[in-house]
Amino acid sequence: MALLLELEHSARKVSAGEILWQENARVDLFCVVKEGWAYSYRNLINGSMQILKVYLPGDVIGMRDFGFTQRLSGVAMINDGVVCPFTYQQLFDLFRHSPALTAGIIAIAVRQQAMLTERLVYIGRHTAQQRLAHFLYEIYVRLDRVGAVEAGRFSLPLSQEQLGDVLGLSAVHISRMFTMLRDEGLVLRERQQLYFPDPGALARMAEFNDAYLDESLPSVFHSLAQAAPSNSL
Amino acid sequence: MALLLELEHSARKVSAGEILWQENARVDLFCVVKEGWAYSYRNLINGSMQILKVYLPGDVIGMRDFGFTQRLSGVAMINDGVVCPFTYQQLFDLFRHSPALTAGIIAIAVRQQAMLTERLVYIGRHTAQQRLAHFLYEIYVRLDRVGAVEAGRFSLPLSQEQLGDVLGLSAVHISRMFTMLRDEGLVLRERQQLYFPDPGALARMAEFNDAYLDESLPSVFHSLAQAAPSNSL
DNA sequence: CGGCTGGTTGAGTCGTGTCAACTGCGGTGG
DNA sequence: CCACCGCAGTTGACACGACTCAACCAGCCG
Repeated sequence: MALLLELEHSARKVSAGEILWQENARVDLFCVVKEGWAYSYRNLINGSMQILKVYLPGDVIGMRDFGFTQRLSGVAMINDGVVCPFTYQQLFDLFRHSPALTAGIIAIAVRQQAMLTERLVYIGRHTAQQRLAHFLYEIYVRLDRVGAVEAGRFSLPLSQEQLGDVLGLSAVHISRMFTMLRDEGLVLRERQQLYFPDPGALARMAEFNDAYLDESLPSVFHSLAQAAPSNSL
Repeated sequence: MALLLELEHSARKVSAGEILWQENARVDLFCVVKEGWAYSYRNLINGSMQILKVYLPGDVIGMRDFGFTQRLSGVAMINDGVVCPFTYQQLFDLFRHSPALTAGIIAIAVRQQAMLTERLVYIGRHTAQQRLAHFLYEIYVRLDRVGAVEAGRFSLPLSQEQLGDVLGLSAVHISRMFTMLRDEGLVLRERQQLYFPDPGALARMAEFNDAYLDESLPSVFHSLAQAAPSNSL
């Protein structure tokens, strides 16, 4: 609880396009996104970029660099927002005081990585249309969880260039895939607002399996939480 | 120490092709690979497979499923070997007794994920030749660490079909890329033995950056290890 | 009003996949 | 010991998906 309160204190406003940290920077802190979207990225020698992960409100940024001395990827804001940084030391304190929360933190980090792993699968083995559909559907599910989907509509502040960098495709091809998805009646779009007329059909087309987004914890975690006197997640 | 000794007790022989667990199986244990190679994989609807990670002796298998109730990927042995399973409960005991080892375990899991993330980058943005070169070079570095490279030569027990499943390419194209690499004098191969005449050139061609394989821990970890009376990693 | 950024569309190229035939090797059984 | 089978790898022909380049369009902001 103390940690959560501390977090609120350190809240910081950030603006669209702002770089939270660069590749190769020293690793000293992590962030919780409170408002706005962010993404982590890698710049390549040939000038192209690979976006690794898109962070929505509630996500923790930087866990991927835990235990490294250098950042393996940069992080930038997509739109204006608020982040709450916290330090290594705070995390270590947590480890010392609550095995239950430790397990919870790890579970969160693992879940984030599961999304990356899933993308590896569909980037490696699916068509461009499926990749885009899969990514859109994932965002839809994640937004729905934090209550950011209203009547099936949600907003996607990513440019098609950025979508291409997420999915390993060219911006031009993203545009083409959007028109295909529209022609097939799977994805409607006006400005940054998206709407899926038939979410089920979209999920099937993308071969979407939501197991990797499952948020329930195995029963062992609950007994652990009871063993130590602290809040479960 | 007690945990490490327990591990030795549970050592189990496994044979080539043996499935350690299937996708969707219940998550109950993890494994340390003592001998042999293993890989984790996902089977797709269209019949193809994506290999997620190749495990070498010393690697921990299954951390990616930590906190999930179902396995997100299956794991199979590539050749004969020995694995040492351990349970959730043993891991929790560790969390309770040593914050330092907890941080170390997380660091190990994060490093494994870093390899997956790196592959996402080069599968998304590199050519087939670079992908193969990058993967081979990574294996080379990892094998070198555990002393499995002799005079620059090492063995690669993966079939070209499996290499294709790792890199999101067809087996036929893997074969072509091998001949290209040979013609360019970058990779020599006879049976399962590989040799790089000019490792530096290969690394440059693959745009290989070894930051993600860095094994050193930031200084904060060492002070943590001293704070609690237990072995550092 | 003009420039800039993001998106759309078309034409042509190139990388990778697919299918198929063929080779070489290792293991197995007669 | 040899004949056979089967699997892994190689090579070629062809198809197709995605990229590049370029022109064009639509908002948005100065």
